Amino acid sequence: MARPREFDEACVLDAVMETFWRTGFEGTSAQALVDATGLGRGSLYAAYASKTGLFEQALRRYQRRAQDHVDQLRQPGSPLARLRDLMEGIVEADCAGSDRRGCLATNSAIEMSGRDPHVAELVRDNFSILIRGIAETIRRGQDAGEIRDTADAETLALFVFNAVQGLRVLAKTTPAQDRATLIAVIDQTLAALR
Amino acid sequence: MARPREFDEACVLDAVMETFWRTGFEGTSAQALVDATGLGRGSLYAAYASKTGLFEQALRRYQRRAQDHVDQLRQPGSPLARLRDLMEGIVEADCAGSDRRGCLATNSAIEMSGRDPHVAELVRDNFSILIRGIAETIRRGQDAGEIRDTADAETLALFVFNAVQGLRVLAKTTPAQDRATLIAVIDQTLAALR
DNA sequence: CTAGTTTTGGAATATTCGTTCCATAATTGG
DNA sequence: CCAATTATGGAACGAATATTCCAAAACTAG
Repeated sequence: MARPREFDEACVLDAVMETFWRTGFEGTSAQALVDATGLGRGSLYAAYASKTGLFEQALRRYQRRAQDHVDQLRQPGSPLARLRDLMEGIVEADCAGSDRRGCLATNSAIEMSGRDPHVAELVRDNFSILIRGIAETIRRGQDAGEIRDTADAETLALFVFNAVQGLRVLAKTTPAQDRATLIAVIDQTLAALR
Repeated sequence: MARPREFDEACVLDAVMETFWRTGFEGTSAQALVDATGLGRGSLYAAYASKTGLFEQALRRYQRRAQDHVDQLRQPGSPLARLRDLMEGIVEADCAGSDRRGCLATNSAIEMSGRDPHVAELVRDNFSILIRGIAETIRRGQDAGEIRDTADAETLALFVFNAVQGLRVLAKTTPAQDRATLIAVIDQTLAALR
């Protein structure tokens, strides 16, 4: 190796991720990525080959966020309460925040999965992390007698995860003042686990 | 009026809608719209002003589809069975079909609602149509004693609609052979209404 | 039939797109 | 300290972008 990279790869990927997250794949230009990272075009392409490569790396990096959610689920306390925290946190972030950027994996599922199988796989991986985390939490709830065991944990987990994805869609169009209606959806979803 | 339009507005808007539906707003070029409609650039811009104008008209036209779903819900028979038909039809179309284009309103909610308030409103309108249809169906189910009345129909309708939106997201990444897992989600959702 | 108006469709515009290239700078192993 | 090697960042590329323009065609009202 003759010369080391000047930039911090983690920082650069975070900036890239942030940009794709905010404006999507098609909505993000190479120029926008140059601006966001502060790197020259040449450096960016030497390191990541193409816009698609950049996107895939960013999506990989996003799995951290899914893992963060799982960690949150593992915190001590009632499993049902942990699930509620997760869902309310999502509504709060997607709906109250002025960002409205939602979830990068969800956005990518909608924008890209149909056309790019590679992206579809990365999204599936991302989804799987949270689904497994939810299943684990539900199993704990079943053991504690807090959640019914008339269906297995995996089935219930997918049911909850499905509701989470629904919330990510609805939060995009629900005015902040109507947040309460989404909380009602959370109530119904969690009640269905009892 | 000196000269009438040569093209059928409905046909043109259908072609435009189809294109935006398949490739999204940012992913669709003016050229693609020219190709899809067969019109000249000038005619297209004279009639619809801009790509955004075209998109909004297409999204308006899409409300027909929502209305079609409501009509389907109103067909005779058990309200729960009608809801199941709706949801299974969606899974079938989004997942089994090689299209994978999903729902234009859902796609637009994800891609555009955060940045374009006008689009957000059109999406909300679109959503409202189906939500009201579901609420009406649930009310029928409650009257027939088939659906619990421990929550009002509007709340339950949003819960069901939320699940539908979740399915639209999941169907994008679920391989056709795993369709059964989505049917299980439908089962859980409908069971929660009893 | 004609004058007036609108549509038509393709040429033309300036801008932006993703990507490649390259001279320069920086670093390291020998 | 001297090659050899790699990173840097901005210039340059052709293709594609959204939009505008306009001469010719087509229709209608009188």
